Order: sequence, then C-alpha cells, then structure tokens
Amino acid sequence: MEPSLEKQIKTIKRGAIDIFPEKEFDAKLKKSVETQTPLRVKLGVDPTSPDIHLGFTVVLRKLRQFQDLGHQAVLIIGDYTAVVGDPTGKSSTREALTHKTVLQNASSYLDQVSKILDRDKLEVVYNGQWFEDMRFGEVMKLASQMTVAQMLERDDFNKRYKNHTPISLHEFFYPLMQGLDSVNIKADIELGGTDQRFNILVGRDLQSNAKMSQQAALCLPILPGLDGVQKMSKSLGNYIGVDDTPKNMYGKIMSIPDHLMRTYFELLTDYDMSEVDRWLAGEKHPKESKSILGKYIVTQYHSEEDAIREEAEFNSVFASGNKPSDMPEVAIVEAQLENGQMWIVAVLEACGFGSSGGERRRLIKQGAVKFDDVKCADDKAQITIVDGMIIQAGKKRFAKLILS
RNA sequence: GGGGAGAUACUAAAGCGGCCAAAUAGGACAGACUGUAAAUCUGUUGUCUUCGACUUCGCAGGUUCGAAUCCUGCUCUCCCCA
Repeated sequence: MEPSLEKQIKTIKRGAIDIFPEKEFDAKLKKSVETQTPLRVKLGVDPTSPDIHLGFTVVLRKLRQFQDLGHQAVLIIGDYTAVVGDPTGKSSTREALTHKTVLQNASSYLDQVSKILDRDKLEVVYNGQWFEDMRFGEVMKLASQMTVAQMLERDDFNKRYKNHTPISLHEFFYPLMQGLDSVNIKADIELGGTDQRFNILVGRDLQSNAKMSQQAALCLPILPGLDGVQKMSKSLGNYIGVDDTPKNMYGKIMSIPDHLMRTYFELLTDYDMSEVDRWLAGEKHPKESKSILGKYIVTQYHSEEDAIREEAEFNSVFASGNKPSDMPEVAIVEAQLENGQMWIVAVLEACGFGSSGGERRRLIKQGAVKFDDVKCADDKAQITIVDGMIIQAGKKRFAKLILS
C-alpha cells in the first residue's frame, strides 16, 4: 500500500540539503518499497526549553512526511543528552539543566510535537532508558570508539579550540551519546539539521562497530530567524513559537526580510515551489506572498479563521493606521492618581512598556509615546487619566487604560 | 607541578591613578522613508519619581584626597613546559 518509490523520493527530498550516503539512502528506500517494510526514521530532540519554534518544525515536518509515507517515526527524547548539552554550533559551554527540568519540558514538548506528527503512529523513546544505568566500564568502551583528533575535526570544537575558548571534556560525549541512540533503536535513517552532520556520522560509526547496518542521514537546512541572518533560536529572540498567538505569528512572518520568503515557503509549507518561484519573481507583490505565507502558518498551528482574521486586523492596523481591535487592558486604581493625573513614566510602567525607567524615558523622548493619538515627548509630563484611554508606545505596543 | 597571559556594559573590544557611566563597532530600541521588507539617514542605549543622586569594569580586602586603572588574597579561563 506504500506510495511509489518516485513519489516518496520527491516528497522526501524536498528541502533536503544533504543526504548521505545518497546511494545507501536510495537503496534503503527502494528495498523498503519492494519488501513493504517501513524504515525506522530517527529524530532526536533535547527538551532544553519548554517550547518549540518554527526552526525545529522543519525536521518535524519531514518526519511527518515519512509517517505519511508509511514509515516508522522514532522520536528520541534526549532526557540524558539534554543534561550534557549539545555543543553543536555553540561557542561556549552550555548551562547545565537538571534532569527534572528536562522531563518537565519533555511533556510540554510532546504536546506541541503532536501538532505536527501523527502521535498515534509515533514511537517515543527516552534515552535515559539506556544511559541511566550505564556502568563506568561501558562508558569507557563508548569513549574508546572515537579519537580526540576526530572530535577536534568538528568545526565548532575546532573553532573553540583555536580561539582558546574552553571545551569541557563532557561535551565530547554528546556525539557519542547521540550515536548510541541510533544503535539502540536500530535507526535506518536519521533526520537532523545540517549542523547534525557530525553527530549523525558518529552514529554510523557506532552502528558499524556494533556490527549492524548503518543509518543514512537526511539533513535539512537550518531555518534562519526573523532577522534573516542568524539561525532561529530562542536565545536570540528571533523565533516564532508554535504556541505563539495567531496575532504574533502572523505579525512576525510579515516582518521577515523578503529574501527569507523562499526558504520559509520551501521548508514550512507544502506549496509547489515552481508556483512560489513565479510569485516571487514578480507575479505577486512581495507583501501578498508574505501574507500567503503568514496565513498558511497560522492556519497550520491555529485555524483558518484565525488566519483570515489576523490578516484583516494586520491590514487595518498597519496599512490603514487603525487601532488594533483588541489590546491588553491595564487597570489603574483611582487612588494611584493625584488630581486625576499620573506621571507619564509611571503610566508606561503600569502598561508594562519598557523594562526600566531609563528605557521608558527614552521611548518618551524619542516621540514614540502617544495618548489617544496625541504625542507626548515630555518625560516629566503628568497625564490626565481618562477611562478607556489608549496608550501607544512605538508601532507595535498598545494598551487600553481602565480606570477603577 | 613550574612559568606566562587574561577576566571591562547584550556581544566584540579600547581604556592602565583624576577629563570614566567608561572610546569604537555590532546588536537592540525609537524617529523619518516604506510593504511592521530591504537599504538609507537621525537619535537613544547602567539604575533611580524627573533637578540631580546612586551603584557598575571577575570576587574580597588594601594603598590613595581620588582606582576600571596600583597592591594582596581568592575564583575562573587560555597558552607554554612537565
């Protein structure tokens, strides 16, 4: 009942930047179709933060495609690897997390992952299963399978070493642990970002040492963040979370640089790329293409109604300069006022705008602050508070005052 | 174990006794221009109820009228030798 080989290859290779060894990969797929045997497709996640963002959905979507083609998706929750901390792409050692935090994150992860994957067909494995009770002798045996030179070949380690930035010994274990995961679940294919190349290769070596068939790798590009330069990551603040509100999701998509659109379409949607390329070549106004992208993403994680509503809202607020239809309400107690007035900086603080007095003053002095559309650039001003007054700081921040 | 170098704000990096709340660049934020795009120009970027005051330059002490700058101890990192 599995789809034809050609169809599988087309679906699977979309967006894939690196498949290696490609011959082995094709052979595995071919054999799977011929023998009607699903492949075991591995994806490892480290629940280092409680929520996931679009960058990670790139690989999740790929895993889902494998599921839809009838293969067995295996999601490894790296409850132990997360404690070690993946040094990939890091320029310094990662903060250690407690195992407890990691487990808490993991459950929230699974909920979010279910928005993309078919949870019923998903095999979920915690790698603490085999790491928890490992004896020291076994650890040494694992460590002996890789040399220091091999580790230092890795680009990020290499850079850190050359820059004289510290590398802790335990960080060398990360790739080994990830590799051992592949051995234990007998992976045929491992998915990952291109930055996982090294780790996945270690898995191949360990599998080979364990006298089993080696996994093939399918690497996907790293999704750039909203700034269009650095990779999407929570710590850089350039991310869209799958749990973001429809408003934020749509708004964030609209703010990405144009050159990012093609990548986002390719990695985050199922639109036919030849069609997308025509749009981007000038068939559609860039803003329109971006809106299609935004709506697609909002629809995927929320609903079509949300998407349509946010588009209309967005156009109303930003294109026509209207106020948002709903904005956070801030309650002001009358007792806080003097003669019905309040110091401007205190008002902003009550609204939650800015993180310090200095920053709030800065906003005021730069003319970013408006009360019912009246700009006030005086940081000493006393504002007469009126019930229902709308306060704006910059283009994006709004609040409505409720006097009580 | 021995010797050497270093730790400055979000990041990189100057400063090496007063002119330092600390140059410069990036980032971030705001204004203009726009499509909440890019590019560009301009400004802001320690904290604080404003004047002005207060606390920062790895941590703890000390010298001095005065310290990011000098001294002592501690912590951490890198390099070289073993």
